[in-house]
Amino acid sequence: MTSVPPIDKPIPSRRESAAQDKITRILNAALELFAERGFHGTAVPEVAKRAGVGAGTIYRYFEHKEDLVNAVFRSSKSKLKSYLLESVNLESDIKPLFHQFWQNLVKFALENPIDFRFLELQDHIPYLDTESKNTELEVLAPIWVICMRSQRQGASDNLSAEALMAMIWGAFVGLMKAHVLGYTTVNEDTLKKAEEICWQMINSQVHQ
Amino acid sequence: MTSVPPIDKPIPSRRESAAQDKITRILNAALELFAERGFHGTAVPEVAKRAGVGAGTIYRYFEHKEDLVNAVFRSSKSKLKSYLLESVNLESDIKPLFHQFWQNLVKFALENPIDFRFLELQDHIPYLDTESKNTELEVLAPIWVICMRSQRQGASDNLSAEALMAMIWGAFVGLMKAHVLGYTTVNEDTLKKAEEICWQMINSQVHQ
DNA sequence: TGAATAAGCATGAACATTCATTCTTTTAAA
DNA sequence: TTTAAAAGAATGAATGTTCATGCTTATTCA
Repeated sequence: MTSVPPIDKPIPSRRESAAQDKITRILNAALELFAERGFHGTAVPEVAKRAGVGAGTIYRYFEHKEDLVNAVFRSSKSKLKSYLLESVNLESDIKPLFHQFWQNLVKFALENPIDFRFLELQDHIPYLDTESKNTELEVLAPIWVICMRSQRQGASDNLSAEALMAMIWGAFVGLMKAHVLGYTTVNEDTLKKAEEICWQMINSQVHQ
Repeated sequence: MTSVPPIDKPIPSRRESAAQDKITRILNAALELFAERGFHGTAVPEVAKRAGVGAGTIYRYFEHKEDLVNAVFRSSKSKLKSYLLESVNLESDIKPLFHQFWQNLVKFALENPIDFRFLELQDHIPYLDTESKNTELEVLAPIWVICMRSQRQGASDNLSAEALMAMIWGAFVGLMKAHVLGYTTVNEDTLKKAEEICWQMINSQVHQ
């Protein structure tokens, strides 16, 4: 009795899985260093060293340093996206929708602090390619929907949905940053109160 | 009738004022480039070129590139400090105190967008020296006092003053960032509504 | 007062180092 | 045995920093 070979899932050869492993290690090393020192502050051979590969190996998988940072960016961004879309039903009422969004965001930031820090780095923008930039909007869909609906429900002279969204996102980022810098300690309790405050920001638009 | 020569204010020689002018031009050029491309992304000869001086001239006034960025940092930070302390009386009630703080912050960000951007870039930067890092706290005194007092007036299980402060600061930064990136337009009206929202963040601590 | 000299500053080409990228050699899978 | 991948030394461009030179300002002295 012989097993049927799978059609669309060829067993990866030893070589292929080793290559996949190398790519993963390179991306992880690059993420750590870019998050810590920024793009220009990170040398490619350093990435290689931390990944445990030769410098030349990086160039087998990534054409330039910019390719590498874009790959890291897309990886982190899609990780964020999958967290933020988890268990989200855009048809729900905005209160539970916001609660779910907040939980997802907190989970992402706590489980992936390095990705979070990397994504919040300012000096990205110039070297990101079009594809990387385009992912921005999909990621924020849940919070955008929330702000949009809160704005429509309220008075006509409300703050724009985009501005409200930016403030909520900024407040969360500010909180995490303060935590990282040691200005305050962020624990479960802090995050619950912060959620309440951010929810009030949204809710104040509905009931002025 | 001869004018009395001032004692403690010697008239700067032509040389001295030329030197002062050069330092100013170097600091301005460095600020612009660092704000735009970050520390590692900026070449010293570029700074010299934009300042209209020779590359070597920079090294007459600043020992290293790191000295330069620290000087720029201190300059921007002290500018921010003077804005934030303007017309502030720490004994006032927190509502007018917050209003004054917000106005000062808005004024600074609008009149000095490049300084604002630069200061937000330099987050947890390994190349800032101790003196640069220490200025942080004095600058935030007004908003810290506000958050501290709102926290004391309210219930005992409030969000910490530091966390609240971080969220308000973050919300403002998020708003300005969204403006710069073109996600939304920030005008006088937006800022007024944003102020109201941030005030509610504080006020919610007092009246839960 | 004004020419002559000294002192110090600014310059930018040159130097040394760092770093992205290439390439030859070595290693290992097929 | 063939072929492809990995390694890391080599390469060349970029960049922080220095330094010999020319120039400007200040001072001296006729």
